[in-house]
Amino acid sequence: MYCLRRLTAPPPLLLYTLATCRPFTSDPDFQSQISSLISNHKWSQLKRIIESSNPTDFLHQLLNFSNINSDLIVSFFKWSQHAFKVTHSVENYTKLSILLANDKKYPKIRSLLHIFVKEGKPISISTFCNALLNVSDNSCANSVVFDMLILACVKNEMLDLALEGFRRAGDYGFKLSLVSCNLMLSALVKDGRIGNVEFVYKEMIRRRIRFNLITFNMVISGLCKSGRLNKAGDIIEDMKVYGIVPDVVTYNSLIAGYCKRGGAGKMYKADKMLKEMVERGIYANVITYNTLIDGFCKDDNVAAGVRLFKEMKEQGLSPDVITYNSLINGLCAEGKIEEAIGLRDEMLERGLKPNIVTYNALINGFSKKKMLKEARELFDNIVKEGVDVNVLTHNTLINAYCKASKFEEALVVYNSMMEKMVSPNVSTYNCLIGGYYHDGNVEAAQRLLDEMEEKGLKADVVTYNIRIDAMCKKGETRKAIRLLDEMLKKGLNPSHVTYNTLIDGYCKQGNPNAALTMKKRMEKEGKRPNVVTYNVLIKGFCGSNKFEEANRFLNAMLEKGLAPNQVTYDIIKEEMMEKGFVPDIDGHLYHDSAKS
DNA sequence: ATAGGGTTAG
Repeated sequence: MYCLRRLTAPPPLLLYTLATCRPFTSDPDFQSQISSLISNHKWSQLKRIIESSNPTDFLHQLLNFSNINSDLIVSFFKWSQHAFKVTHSVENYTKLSILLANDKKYPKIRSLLHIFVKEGKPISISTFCNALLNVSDNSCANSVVFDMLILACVKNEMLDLALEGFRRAGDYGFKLSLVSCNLMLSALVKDGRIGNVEFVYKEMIRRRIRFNLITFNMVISGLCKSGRLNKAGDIIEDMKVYGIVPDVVTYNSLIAGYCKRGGAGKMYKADKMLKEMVERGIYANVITYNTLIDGFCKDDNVAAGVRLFKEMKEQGLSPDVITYNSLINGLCAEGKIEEAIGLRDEMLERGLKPNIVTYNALINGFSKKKMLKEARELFDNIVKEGVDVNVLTHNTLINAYCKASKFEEALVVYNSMMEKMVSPNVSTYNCLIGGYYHDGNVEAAQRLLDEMEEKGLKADVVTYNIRIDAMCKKGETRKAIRLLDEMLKKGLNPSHVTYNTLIDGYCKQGNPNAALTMKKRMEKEGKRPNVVTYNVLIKGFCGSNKFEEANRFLNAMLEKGLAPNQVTYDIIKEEMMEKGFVPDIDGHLYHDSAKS
């Protein structure tokens, strides 16, 4: 075959091979010449030799050399890719991989397959496996190579491919390694693909693939992140069956799960987890405490957060920046800016450097207390200190100025972003647009909307919520509805706020029945009414003097297990009790006819 | 290879 080709188109190779009439690739002299060209990086000479043929064929020949160092083939491989922009065939990839596997050069296989997955043609698992089985019957080496292919898929975020490989490994007699499975689980968890996480986990158990504590922790963390705390509990039971003992990480995931989940008593359960782990002799660490402290602070219970903060210090644990940031955030949300500043000073004393998150929280804290001067001072100071202020920092300050209708100042901050090469995002515009609407400056708001679109920034749900709110406030509910339809058409998912704003709009217009229709639409589109929805409806019906109906909403809300909040109580106090409604012990109202 | 922190709309 080689002789034939030489007859039709004599390549420069002739120089090397004319003397002997054997096919050139099996000529040891030729092979050693090529080897030395590669090892001495004589690429230009090599290029001349290859140009008449093609690099993939040449690689194929190299792979058949009787006596060549696999490292040299890898060098050639990489160079040829670069020099010819060539995509090598699956066969060549598998052949080279097996060659490397036999030499136990595992990192090289890893990088080779990484390139294969990342830069090659779209691959299919079956093509790869068949090629692999064609070039080698060493089932051990095959399995290793296949495992590395799956790993490469995971690392290149080709999770569907990795999953297909996972599913079909058995068909080809391959076994995946524990590390690959764990890494796949990790990637699936990170992507929030919890269904796949559960599938892989079940299959690992069924197929008796090896698993370890990390496997379980990963699955538990995934389940907790998606709010499936009960299922996470089932996994803990599985662990017992397999004699694997939970550790801090397991418990930290569970605690984080409870903290993030809504509903009453969630922090009680999170705290119970802490007690349970201590009872089992597992020591809580900084992350455990940070998670709980943050959870309590977000649950409007900074006091509990501070208690845990003291407790962790007593345990000899050193709070870190995250601990302080959580507390500072919590305090700022409560308006306790002085205490927040006190904590900032404490961190400095302890040699902890506040970071951008700390500063954003403090600037936000000042803003909430309308201490704009202090907010600005802090901002200017950290800029002077060289802290990398980010979009969020700017947005926080811009928002503060907008809420105070100080648009000139807001624009100064906005313009200073450009100088610092910080790009405004949708939120930046949302703050400004919301501010202008609030101020009644519809033209300025519209101008910014246009500017935003010009910059290629797409309006998000919040942008629409702001616009819908503005329309409702102007009494133009019809336009507001048109915006709702527009966002649905754009594929944006209206939020609770969207519907609540519209319901509020109808109520304020004195049209509570339209509000009720909107509530139904909200439910039809898959959003469950929340406390705000009910607050708005209760207030709306009260406003139309329909107190019995308002009371029915209150009862409906309680029946659904939604806890009333301060706003609810204020409405009851200010609107309903005057009309003769009296609360009973469960919070239900009944009509006291004696009073009315 | 697994666990924790920030804004804007109600």
